Amino acid sequence: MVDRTNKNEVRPQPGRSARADAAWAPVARSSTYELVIDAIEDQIMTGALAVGDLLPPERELAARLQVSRAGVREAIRVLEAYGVLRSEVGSGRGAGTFVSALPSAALEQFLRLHVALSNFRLEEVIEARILLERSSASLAAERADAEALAEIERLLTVMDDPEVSREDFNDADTAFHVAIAQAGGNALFSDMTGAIRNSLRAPIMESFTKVGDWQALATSLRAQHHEIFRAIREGRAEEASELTAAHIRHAASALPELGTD
Amino acid sequence: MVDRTNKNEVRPQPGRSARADAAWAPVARSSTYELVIDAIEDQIMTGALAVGDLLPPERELAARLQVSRAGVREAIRVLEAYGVLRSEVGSGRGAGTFVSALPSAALEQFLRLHVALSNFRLEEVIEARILLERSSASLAAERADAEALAEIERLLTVMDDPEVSREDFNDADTAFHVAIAQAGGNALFSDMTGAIRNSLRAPIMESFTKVGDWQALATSLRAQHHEIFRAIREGRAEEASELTAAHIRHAASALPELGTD
DNA sequence: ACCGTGCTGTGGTCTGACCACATGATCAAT
DNA sequence: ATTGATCATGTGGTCAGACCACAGCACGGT
Repeated sequence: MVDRTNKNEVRPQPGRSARADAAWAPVARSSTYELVIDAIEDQIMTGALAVGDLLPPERELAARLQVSRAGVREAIRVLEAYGVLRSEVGSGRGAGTFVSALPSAALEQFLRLHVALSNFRLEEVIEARILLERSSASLAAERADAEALAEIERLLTVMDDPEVSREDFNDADTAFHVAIAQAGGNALFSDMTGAIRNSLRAPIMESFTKVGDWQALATSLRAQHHEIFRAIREGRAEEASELTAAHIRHAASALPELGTD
Repeated sequence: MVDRTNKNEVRPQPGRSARADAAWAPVARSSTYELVIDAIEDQIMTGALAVGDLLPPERELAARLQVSRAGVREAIRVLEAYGVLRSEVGSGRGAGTFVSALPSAALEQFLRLHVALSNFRLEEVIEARILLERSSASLAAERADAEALAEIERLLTVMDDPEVSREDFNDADTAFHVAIAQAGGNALFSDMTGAIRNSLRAPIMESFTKVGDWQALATSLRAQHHEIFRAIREGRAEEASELTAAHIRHAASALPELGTD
């Protein structure tokens, strides 16, 4: 794994001339909680811990690793944030800290924060979305089975309801695109797709409320969705890809002030 | 077949009234550290906190939010894991907890863990890499400036050294692809590219050591790199894209047992 | 003007305690 | 024997308070 060599007294001697060798080696990271993370990560890397497995109780882990329970808890919190662990209180069966698999929630939070901090520009995120969904649509056209198609079609009918609220429409829209990505069979793509959509949910909804002719926009989006679905169902991969890209660009340009306030 | 039950997937049923989906929100988040995260996140969302800004001391934050210092620390740890905060000890200038911008390290750790847990298959990650780098190469061909081209070329010369170690070669290789992504101008792409490469660094290096005819492999990789560079420098976007895709597929297929042990 | 030395404020760590909760065993009543 | 209520237990969740290590800075002596 990361070298992350142990804490022990590597500190540079002041009189010593700085040798040019490992000049930019990230030196040793040493904090307690990182050691605990490494310990847990090692168990995961070696396969000793897999999804669903139960970790020892916090108190026992602390005792075994010779650190305080606070340190253990900070490490667990970090891995929880990555969607790798999950903690439940109580006793018996469902209680304890488990290895889990919720990458999309972690990705979503991550993206939301960094977009808010302007570490990623909105256009970059949308560009990534187009890339991902083009590919997903193409894959879905090649691989989608009947069940996946049925789910996608179900979401179409939700959006087709003339009475549907803008919020419900948006949520079904997100689910529609995620379902296509899932039908494509690449979990990383579908998780990223969902994370991108959800991380932008707030600004999108805000922008939705400002759309003047909502019915006209919804109508065009519906038509595009149906076209995409048809292309996927009929296995026209290249066309599904193109339609998706055009659809996302259309939607993005139709939404005023998306993050430009 | 990972379970991946998305607890957020409580979609509103069709026919359900719009108001009823207010229950859609996963209730209140109650744990203290999540409240602290929300508090900090709010400051970020409203723009009150931007990259570089200093947070109040942990003790003060704890007092203001009426929670224990441990709760504050757990929240900081989580945001640190996302690459959003950074803590420094000491006093005066450089000390304290700052808003930071280190998304790539967070992405890397995230991917490494989830690949190890088989939440993402290796082929999926490589598929994503091809997607990203195709696009990056294409963008770089259109946008790269002289400085970026010089950096890319410098990395080529590092790899061209016949005496270069496999490890140095691999690191320069990673830097080469990241530099192309940066030249393309999309920070999300370049961060993802670096994260994918680095998260796979250990298995790649292990696989490298097993390559029989290393010189032959290195020679072919060098030739492909030079071709890609030439296409980028001469602005042939489509060709750069194709060459990159072929290059990654070639490299992946040449490495034995990549993660299949 | 210089330098060292201690003061101060920061995050880092640990201890020990108590709370809230879900389970499962125990035990009483039927 | 079945059922139901009760309590003991073990888990994570939270807190308070203490001490440490570290880096800057003000103060003082030279």
